[in-house]
Amino acid sequence: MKFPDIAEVARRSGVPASTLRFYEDKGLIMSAGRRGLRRLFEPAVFERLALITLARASGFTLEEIARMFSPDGRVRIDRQMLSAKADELDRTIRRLRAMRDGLRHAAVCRAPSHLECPTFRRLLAAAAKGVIRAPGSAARKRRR
Amino acid sequence: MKFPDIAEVARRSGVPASTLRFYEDKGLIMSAGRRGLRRLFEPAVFERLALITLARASGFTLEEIARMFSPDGRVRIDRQMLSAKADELDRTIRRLRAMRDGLRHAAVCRAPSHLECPTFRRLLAAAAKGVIRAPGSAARKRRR
DNA sequence: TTACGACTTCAAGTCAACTTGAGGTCAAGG
DNA sequence: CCTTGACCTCAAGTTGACTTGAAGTCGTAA
Repeated sequence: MKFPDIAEVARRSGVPASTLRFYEDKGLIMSAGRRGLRRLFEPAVFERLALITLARASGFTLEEIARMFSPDGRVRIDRQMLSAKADELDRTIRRLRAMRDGLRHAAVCRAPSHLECPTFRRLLAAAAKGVIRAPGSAARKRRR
Repeated sequence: MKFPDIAEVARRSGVPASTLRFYEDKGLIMSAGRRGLRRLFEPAVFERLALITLARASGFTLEEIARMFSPDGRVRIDRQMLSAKADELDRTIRRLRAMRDGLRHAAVCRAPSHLECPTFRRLLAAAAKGVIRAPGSAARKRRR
């Protein structure tokens, strides 16, 4: 399997063929050539896809991921960006912990209404203060 | 300000008026009545919005959030569901922590290329194995 | 050599969560 | 009383990340 075709890449990476075409279209991956109409990929595409998957799972947009690669196709990771993203994940984790604790508490709380429970109210206060933001919002560009 | 109008609620909650109408449409909040055409809200709507914001920030869909309220508008006491959600969040948190550590490491790693760094490669391997999922997917229902 | 099925392209559809726009209503200040 | 501007409704548009469908091409097994 020197040069896997799209089905092989899909099978081994778990990324659907339609997504692979989509990614190629977006410049995230490149096919090494064609046999007839059919794409052939370099084996290195698996690493590339793993990196894309990792980045996506870390909250990077495809746009941002595309900027992680130089035009020549090599990885060009900006340490500053990585740190920023790690910080963002930290904030997300804190958020999720708060929510988890809130749920956990709500599940056992005997207060007549959760809204009357001090623990729950503390969480809500944090949310109301805007400490807490929707996921992805920090990474998203302001439009307009 | 016994019964704030939509502008007041928007101002004090930080949630845009268009979103408040949208939420009402989706049954996530309810207006207490109208003055002419204009909605008036109970002050309790702020708490409700805080809860919605918190849940959204934790990766819950509006659909799921809607199910967190009983038809009467109170927080539902389905302890089983709450616990399940909490467990789900725990898994997500673990995932994000791993990711954050990986990013943190990559940001300071001296390896000539991240692809040559053992720590990074370990993460990539995990990503390739499908251990890692896109954000939100943990809380989201599988379609199809 | 022919049939088949796996690939191809390109446009359009989907989904969540909103936002925007057109056209309408109406309470309050001048 | 009349204007004004903030509110209203409802439909359609937006964004990101894909998926689906129709129509076409072509490598390979029989």
